[in-house]
Amino acid sequence: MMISTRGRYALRVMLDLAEHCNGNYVPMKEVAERQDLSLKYMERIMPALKNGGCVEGQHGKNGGYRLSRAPEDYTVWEILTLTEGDLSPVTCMEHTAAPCDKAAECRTLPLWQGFYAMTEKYFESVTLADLLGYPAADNYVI
Amino acid sequence: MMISTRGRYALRVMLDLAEHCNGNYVPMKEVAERQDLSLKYMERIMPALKNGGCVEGQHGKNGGYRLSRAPEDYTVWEILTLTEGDLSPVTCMEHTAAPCDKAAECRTLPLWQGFYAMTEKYFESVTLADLLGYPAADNYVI
DNA sequence: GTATTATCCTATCAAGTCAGTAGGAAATCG
DNA sequence: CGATTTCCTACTGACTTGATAGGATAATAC
Repeated sequence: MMISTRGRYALRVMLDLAEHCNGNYVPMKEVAERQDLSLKYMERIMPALKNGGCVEGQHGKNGGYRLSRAPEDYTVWEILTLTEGDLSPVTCMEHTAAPCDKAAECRTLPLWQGFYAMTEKYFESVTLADLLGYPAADNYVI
Repeated sequence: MMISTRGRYALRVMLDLAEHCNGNYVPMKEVAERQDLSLKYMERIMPALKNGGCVEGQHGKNGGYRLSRAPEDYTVWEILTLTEGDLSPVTCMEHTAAPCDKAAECRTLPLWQGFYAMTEKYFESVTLADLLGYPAADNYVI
């Protein structure tokens, strides 16, 4: 497993916000209820999306979150990397990993690098708007 | 992270066996030393490759493991799925997962299914022989 | 200005996974 | 037999996951 609930829930919240964007802020309480997610858990995930510039948060009454752009201007890649942190297929390629001194002669590293590049390309090619267009969404299946 | 050390080490052992196949069995002690891997840990991984038909094991003196086919007849996909068990990007798609009753209307499921299909295609397209051919191995980078 | 509503922040926790160790049983060869 | 090597089960410490708890902070309604 590569994508944890953090990334998957974030995607669902973004989809929910996209569907219920009447210009106003949408409180997470509503989203959590509609999506059947833990409010407390979502509250811990949202700051990543906010700091990443995906949503705007507003305190207090009539507050909540709203998208800062149009749905077609978000890629799945952006949302997943913000919430998951790293989509590397192997630990030795993670951002926090110490540089491997065998990298130059590693026979498998290009395999993982190629996979990572393909992953990025795939998730970059799908936008929030594409996901909203489901079930007519076969366009993003290779 | 998606591919743990199990899958990565298995790949390295398979490469080592391919390079040192003189027809005889190669003891894991030698492989572990060459590859700088824990012998005990490798002993726990090898049965999966043996039961999957990737290698033949032989007890006792002059025993060890050897490939049962030519390197070009192994795909990376085969080796990884045998040792990792499941390469699903999300838990809800794992073999052991309970069927999701929201699958029919899930907006993100096709996204994960497409990713899984792409993953399979990618790793199916690379053989052990391809990896041995490194560094002239740019052919499997998309 | 006070009550209400939300986001935001930190700490904690149970369950599970990962990477590896330990100790030995079983098989095979010389 | 004795050395070697696979094979099997149990265990362990560190880390990650998926939350929950309790409250601080900010904004609005009245």
